[in-house]
Amino acid sequence: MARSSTRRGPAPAGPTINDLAQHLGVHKSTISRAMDPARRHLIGSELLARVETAARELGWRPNRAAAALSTGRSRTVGVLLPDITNPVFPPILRGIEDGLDEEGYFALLANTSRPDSRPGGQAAAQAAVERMLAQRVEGFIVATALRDDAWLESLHASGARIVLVNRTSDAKAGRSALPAVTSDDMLGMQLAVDHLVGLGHRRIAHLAGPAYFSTGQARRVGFDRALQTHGLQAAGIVTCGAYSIDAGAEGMRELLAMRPAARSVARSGALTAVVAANDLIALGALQVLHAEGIEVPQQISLIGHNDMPLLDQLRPPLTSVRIQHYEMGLRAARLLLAALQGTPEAASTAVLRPELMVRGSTAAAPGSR
Amino acid sequence: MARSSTRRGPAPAGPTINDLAQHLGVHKSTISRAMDPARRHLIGSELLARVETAARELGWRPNRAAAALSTGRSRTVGVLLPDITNPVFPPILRGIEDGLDEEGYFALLANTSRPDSRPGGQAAAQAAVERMLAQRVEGFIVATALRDDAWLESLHASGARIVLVNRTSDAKAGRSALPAVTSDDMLGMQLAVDHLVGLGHRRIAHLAGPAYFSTGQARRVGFDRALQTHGLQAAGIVTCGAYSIDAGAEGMRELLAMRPAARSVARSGALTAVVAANDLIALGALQVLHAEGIEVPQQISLIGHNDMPLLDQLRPPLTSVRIQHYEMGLRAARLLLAALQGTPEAASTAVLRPELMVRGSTAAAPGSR
DNA sequence: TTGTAGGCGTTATCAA
DNA sequence: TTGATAACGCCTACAA
Repeated sequence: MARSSTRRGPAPAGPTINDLAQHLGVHKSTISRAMDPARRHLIGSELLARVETAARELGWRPNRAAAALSTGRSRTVGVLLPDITNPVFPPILRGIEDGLDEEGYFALLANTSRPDSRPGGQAAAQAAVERMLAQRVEGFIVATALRDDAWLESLHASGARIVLVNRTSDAKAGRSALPAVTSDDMLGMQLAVDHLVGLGHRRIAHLAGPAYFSTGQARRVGFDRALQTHGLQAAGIVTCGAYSIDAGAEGMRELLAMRPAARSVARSGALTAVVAANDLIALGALQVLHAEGIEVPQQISLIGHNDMPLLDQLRPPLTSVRIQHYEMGLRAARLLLAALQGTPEAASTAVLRPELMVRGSTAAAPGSR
Repeated sequence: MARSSTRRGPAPAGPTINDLAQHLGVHKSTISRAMDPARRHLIGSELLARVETAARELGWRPNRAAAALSTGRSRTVGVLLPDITNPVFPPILRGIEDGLDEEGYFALLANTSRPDSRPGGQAAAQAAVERMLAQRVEGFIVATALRDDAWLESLHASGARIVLVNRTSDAKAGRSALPAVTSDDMLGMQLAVDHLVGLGHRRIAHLAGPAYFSTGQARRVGFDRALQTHGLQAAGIVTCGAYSIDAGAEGMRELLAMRPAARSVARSGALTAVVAANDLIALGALQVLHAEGIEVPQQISLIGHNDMPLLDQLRPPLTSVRIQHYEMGLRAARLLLAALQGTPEAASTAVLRPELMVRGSTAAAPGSR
């Protein structure tokens, strides 16, 4: 008799707070209080115990959907990724979820890059955000930001809570950039260049990532600055069209065309090292170098960025700048949750330290000792 | 004046259905109907147009949390993965989300394997399911099933809709197994063995996965049966303790100890090929073979399973059984959604065909031509 | 320390 | 074709 007779949903929903209240002969608001850690102390300890055992016995589970309607808080945030299939994102996502989990939040996920990459790529993201908003997510964690992302700005302007991960947007005139958790890309490039220079390299080129990503831009600038600290100049910079093996291969071909490689140690002016903006680009470069019969690291040293899985299984194992992906996701989640709790202006930005994983793809420059 | 004065939630929620109704001078039920494709036809076409433009102008978004409370349907399903960081799962998850997206559903995700793998591994899964149930998910897609999973059975028995992916549970006495979408592991092993036998191999060993996973079991059985079709017997089977590089390395060492490898083509009885239950195990085996100075594929051919990313970048590139991970996820999502729509007993199980990706880690058996 | 009343935004049922 | 009314299950004032 506990259940109202007019249930509609198809789901076999369990007992409600009313059932519990009746069962115990108390009012439902008492139950509600008993379940709220913040107000539990108002309840008589004996009653509290009864409520808890009864809840367990009846198998009552507070209905969050109902609570969400009442409080306006869904305990849910939206997460925008380009594509979880890209090895960079799983650890980020894992970090995000672990962070959200700490406060009992869930993520609603959307992969915004369609496999067929049909025109209007942002359209998928917008549709996803629309649906997430309908589900009343409390905020967004965004890994798809462009440096100049008008749509994201307007989403933010409309009052949405947003934290960016991995990629940032540029600060605009009179307005600071969105809160973000990123890796120190400048430092990453400095580590890479320091390592190469230490090995005697002086003619170092860069395969850059797309300039509309903050990572592409920052790593490129970081590369230049790092060279300057050693009094060197770039031996060539090619901007790849994407963070992909194919784009990396194409970039490497271009680089070789403008700057013949160090086939002989005697050949002055030839390239002896390449720093790629990302591991996939590095892999593409590696393929081309193989195909050209140029040996890595004997003739050319190669460094990637991200330290994605299995890099250490390659031959040669790829030296790469390791980024704290998991940590980035974790911090982003905590940052967003803090903002949602109303924590005023808790540091709205975090920059994590990368680390160079030295492996077999880098060695002393040919001709140096 | 449209907004009620006693808003509570912190989220800047937009206008409600009431605001829209007032604005248009109609009753909210009319709005509700107008937004429901199934009952839209009841609305005058002129009014319908007015509703749509007004909704757009006011920026009204139906509140799904409220709808969920009213209908009992959250348009949300729970997804249980061991760890999104394991390269097998991203494409599965992507498939799941694309499938859910087709019907406007979202996934709530949980990674159930704690990184510190503290005791009570299932505990994380149970806690996650508990929270998902509180969020009123309509069903579950589970990639963490054990062959004998009492907890999962009881979850199912309690009325939860469940579809398994990748891993299945065993059918029990008098009860059929849970709905599932898997790969044809038997066939996968047949493809692998056929390939090796065709290359002249006759002494083939298996590095099996854990027996409590359906994949470990099925691949092992499939390996044996495939050998039988060629009148052969296993040249050795070692069960690895996990699907990991380390476990694979250990398994390979064990295998070599009991069955010295084909260091010389003359040595009769020596191993000439190994089929691993999974790519990570194969990678572990590869490391040990390298360390032992045994050449792949010249002395021993090696086959993995799953065809995870970057396998083709290794030296040698690893031959592997490719599984339709994305498709598995997609089908699992559709299966679950169909069940939720009440489609009676739409085929509750799907088995997808794997494909052998032949690469450089397999070659003619030493001594054969 | 506990109860009462009203509302959160939507959908469903019944009337009109 | 549209309107009125009553849930859905929980939370929050306020009263007792």
